[in-house]
Amino acid sequence: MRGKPTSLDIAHLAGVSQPTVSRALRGSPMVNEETRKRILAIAEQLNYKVDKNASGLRRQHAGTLALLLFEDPTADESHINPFFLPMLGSVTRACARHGQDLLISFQQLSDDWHAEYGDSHKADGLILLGYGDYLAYQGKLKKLVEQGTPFVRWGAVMPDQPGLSIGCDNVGGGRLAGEHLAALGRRRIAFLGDASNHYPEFLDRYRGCEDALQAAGLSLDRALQVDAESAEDSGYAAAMALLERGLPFDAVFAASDLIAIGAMHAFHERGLRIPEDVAIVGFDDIPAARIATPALTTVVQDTIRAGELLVEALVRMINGEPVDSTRLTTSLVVRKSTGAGA
Amino acid sequence: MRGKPTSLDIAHLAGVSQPTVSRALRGSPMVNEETRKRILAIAEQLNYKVDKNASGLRRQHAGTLALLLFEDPTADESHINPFFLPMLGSVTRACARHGQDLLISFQQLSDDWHAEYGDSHKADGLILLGYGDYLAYQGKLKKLVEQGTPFVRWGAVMPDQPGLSIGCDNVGGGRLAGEHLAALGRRRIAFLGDASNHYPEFLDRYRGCEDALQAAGLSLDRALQVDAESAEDSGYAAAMALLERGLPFDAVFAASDLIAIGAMHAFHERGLRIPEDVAIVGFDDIPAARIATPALTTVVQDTIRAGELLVEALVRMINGEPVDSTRLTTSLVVRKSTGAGA
DNA sequence: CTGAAAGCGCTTACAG
DNA sequence: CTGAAAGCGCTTACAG
Repeated sequence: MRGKPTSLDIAHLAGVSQPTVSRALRGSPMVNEETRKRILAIAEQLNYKVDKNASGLRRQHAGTLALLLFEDPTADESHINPFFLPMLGSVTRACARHGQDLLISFQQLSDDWHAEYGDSHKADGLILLGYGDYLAYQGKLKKLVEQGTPFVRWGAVMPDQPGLSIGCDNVGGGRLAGEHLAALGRRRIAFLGDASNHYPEFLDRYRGCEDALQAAGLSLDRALQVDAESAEDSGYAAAMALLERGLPFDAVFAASDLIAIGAMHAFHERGLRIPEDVAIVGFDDIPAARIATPALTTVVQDTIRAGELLVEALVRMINGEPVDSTRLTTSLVVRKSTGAGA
Repeated sequence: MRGKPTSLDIAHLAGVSQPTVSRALRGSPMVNEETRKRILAIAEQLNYKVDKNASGLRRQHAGTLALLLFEDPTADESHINPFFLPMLGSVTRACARHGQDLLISFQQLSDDWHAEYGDSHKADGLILLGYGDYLAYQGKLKKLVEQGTPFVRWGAVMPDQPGLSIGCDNVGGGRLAGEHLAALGRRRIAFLGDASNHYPEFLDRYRGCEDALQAAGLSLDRALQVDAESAEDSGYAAAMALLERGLPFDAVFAASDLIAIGAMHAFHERGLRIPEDVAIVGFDDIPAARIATPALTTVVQDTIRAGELLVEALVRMINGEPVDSTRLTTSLVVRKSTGAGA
């Protein structure tokens, strides 16, 4: 036998027809138990693997999911948001459990990705991860829906959104941050992050924090809000801009840990003490949050569960089963950047 | 037209035969320029994409590379070595440039991955990343070579290794660390990391450091070497074990940044000052190295270039072109953990 | 329970 | 330069 064995090779060796081999291998109930065992044994011995291309072609599907990670147009090559790493791990493992292969690709929001996958049968569905301007994104999502390409995205769950999303409860997370800072007696809280409908997740975090502060008789002063994207240098710049304004503040809620860490650099440079002068809360609990000095208090998202849900939802969608958007609960991990905790 | 358009649909519309469409789309030189343009225009308009399964089946290849990331059997779900993140990004982008799709998968060293990919035509070749016991790994690599599955791995370049590898110059990197510590006047240098042939990269780093110290009239005392894997808790435990020994030391060269950061925790806990009492050098320059307090002096590997080389080498190998193992140069970034730098 | 037949959508000799 | 034909290795009605 030369080259890779085929189902026909196995059929010859087992003394059955090729379709019977195919049935036996796929676990069809209409194959005699004896026959199946014989076939399985031979397949095992030859190290036979079903040809993915042939099977995919015949069944008109790929058995493959594609993970598209969107990056900031500004992001330099080496910086992928570390927040996505555990999620990627979780998605990968979940795919394996579901018997799906996983294709990954980095995309610019501007690319032609919406057409690339479905039509070529490279993947049966898409998992979309990544920050970026939501309004720019939305149009593409609509096209995907029109084309009938199954997809799930990680992000804020919103009414009237095209397609389905799995996200954390950003409002709830923001609320946790606000409650914590209020309970610590902080009064003038700054928000670093773009709080507009271009970044619905950040906006929800802002609103959640605002809710909590209002419930405590405080408010989130818009004059203390500075736009920032989820990147250290952006957080640094935002903190500097905040200081420039010359308004008093005693706490910062950063829309992400990367922003928070950048801001901490800025405060250190300017001689502000954390948490004495400024308490800081981040969002995401990336590995750096624990390592930073002082260690960063932050809102934790369950990225592992998120990855699993993304895959489950997509697989169900591909199978035509009903699926809903899901919001995952968040929790707060208190560390020294707010003067409490370990 | 219902469903995805096929090349036959385009043929009808263009008034040519289906094979001509195929030729035109693939840029065959034997198609009339006019005809090609007409076909391309129609294809564009219909948003036609070549069916990957059909094309792959006919051509007997996948147009896909698989990235296999090996994890410690001990590693908990959420901890992927952050060192691999930029490499993963780079591999992904390089694949896109080479027109290859990228499948990713996490594997245990013990899994049956060596048979999984080639035979099923899921991928034309494998990129292998990950630490782990090399001796356990080697057997699988040999099998891949026997099967004729094209693969490249990231790791120490060694004589007589099965297949090909791209790695950094670990000896050179270790030498940089040793020279730096010697130049700072440190005399008793500890090494944290498994320095055996189970971990050839760590062993090379150890040897490089040893070389440099000997050149400076010093030596790397084996009594100051403690085994550790590339993980924070392992580094922490190793540092504690080192302290237990009660031998004097004034510097630590950690085989990786994760080990170094774990060790720093241990030293902080025990009241040792860094760098006054112990200078520390790591390896990898992961993001946390910059964020740690004090910031960690470390040996930098060019992970971006590494990713590109891995893909290039694999693609050439698949095309039957000659390829060689490559060792990338390293550099030292000096930070406060050795009392110098910013 | 099993087999003969058709066909998924391409690519590639083979003719012309 | 173009077309008719074959075939990649499966899966799935259709018969029996």
